[in-house]
Amino acid sequence: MRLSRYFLPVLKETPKEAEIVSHQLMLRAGLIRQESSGIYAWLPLGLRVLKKVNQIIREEQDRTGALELLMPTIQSAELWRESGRYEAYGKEMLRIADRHDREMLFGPTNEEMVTSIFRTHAKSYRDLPLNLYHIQWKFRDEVRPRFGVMRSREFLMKDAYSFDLDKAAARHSYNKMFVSYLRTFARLGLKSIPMQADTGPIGGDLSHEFIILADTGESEVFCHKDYLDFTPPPITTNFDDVAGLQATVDRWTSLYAATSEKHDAAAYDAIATDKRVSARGIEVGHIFYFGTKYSDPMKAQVQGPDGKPVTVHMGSYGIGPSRVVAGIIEASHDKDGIVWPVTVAPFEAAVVNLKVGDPDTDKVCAEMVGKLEAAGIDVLYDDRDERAGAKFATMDLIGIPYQLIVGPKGVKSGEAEIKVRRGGDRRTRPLDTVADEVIVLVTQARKLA
RNA sequence: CGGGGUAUAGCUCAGCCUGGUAGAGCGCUUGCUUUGGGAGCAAGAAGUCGGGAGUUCGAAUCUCUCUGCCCCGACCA
Repeated sequence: MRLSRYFLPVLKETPKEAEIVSHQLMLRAGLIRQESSGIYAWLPLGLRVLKKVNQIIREEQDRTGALELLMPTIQSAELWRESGRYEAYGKEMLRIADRHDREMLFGPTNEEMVTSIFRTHAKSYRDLPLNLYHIQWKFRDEVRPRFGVMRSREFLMKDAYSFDLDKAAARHSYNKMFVSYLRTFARLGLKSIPMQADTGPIGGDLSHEFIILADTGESEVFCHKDYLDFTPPPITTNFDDVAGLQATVDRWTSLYAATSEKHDAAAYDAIATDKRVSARGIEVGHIFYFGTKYSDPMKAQVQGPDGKPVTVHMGSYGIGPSRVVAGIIEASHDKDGIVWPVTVAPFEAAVVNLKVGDPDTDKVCAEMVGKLEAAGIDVLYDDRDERAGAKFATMDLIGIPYQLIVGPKGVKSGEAEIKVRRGGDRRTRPLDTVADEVIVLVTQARKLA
């Protein structure tokens, strides 16, 4: 992608409405634009990041056997009356009427709809277990949206819903998502810690919030320090291994970790002083087992092996990709801008032409871009007629992980420079191998996830 | 929903108190000079001063009202 032809409205100054660093940087780097309180447009660069986050989530969901579908944003009030939540949800639900004055709503979540889909089409215990998920825009009319896309009214959510014959099977479905989330957040470059959490109005008795530590987080959290050094489950994880998954979940819940709502001061005080972490955190995922809370009133049943109807056990599992983007920035930035993990970077590498119009430099840059693109790398080519300083500043602000800097002096001496965004390391390399080295760096960084 | 603030060019803001017909920096356009960490000089484009009503010879400025946005609190899978 040539930057001179791209739409990248970066800002030198920080817009005054932005309080936290992720919001400031998302505006400055041209990722988003506010359209209304708690409602944002995703600009081209921001959308690239959002799509990469979605893709990682999707791959890890699919790995567990979950199936993607897509439910609508607009739902009928009828469905919500069945579960009793139409009244219970309160003013946070955006209620609308269509031309026939039928009561509709912009979905804040999809338990009712997915349950309705399930009960219509799944009739036998042989259809279980089943996990259906989608990545769709939600709307919750928050009293006070803030912090950009961190707490917005319209936001993207991956929500998965599991259906099982009994509690034991549901527990395994829960564990699949638990382990999947650990892998997902690790691939997104985040250190997530599963914490005991309130189940809230959604109900149920088994629930974990996945928290990343950040000073600007909205939740107060307490946990054992060792969690920060835990290794995420490997790609070879067998999601059908019931005992194996349970062992992983047990390990990740063996030490103390809780949000303030579930905080047990006595248990926390039992931790060695130097192992206590009392911090603020951002909730990036939340998983629930809630049994028959919806399947019961909505009569989601299948026929069991004995021919008798069984009400299915359900769980729901959410990740907010739009919030995750902000969370990644909170966890990974410096004074110059965003430091994207390669896995979610809008472009994995950039070629920076320091003298656009100089035939030799232009030619070398074109070769570099061609080599990187041929290797399947997302490349941003800065071919703008700007000064070097402005180009460096832009690349750092938008956080491109690997920057291949080509200037006329280097071209003459047969060299170019590689700059690594994280840490700022720079190295000069011969022109004939420099692109290959960037390819290796990007490829390795992808694998680390 | 309570409390507080704010609204002037794309962005950050000054001007308002004490009414006299619109400003700066950055960004944008053009030209020249520059060219390895957000360059310099010159010329230029750009604003219904959030909307409405009122006071006044005259309103960005004073009054009333509505709206948007932000902050604190309560709220929040």
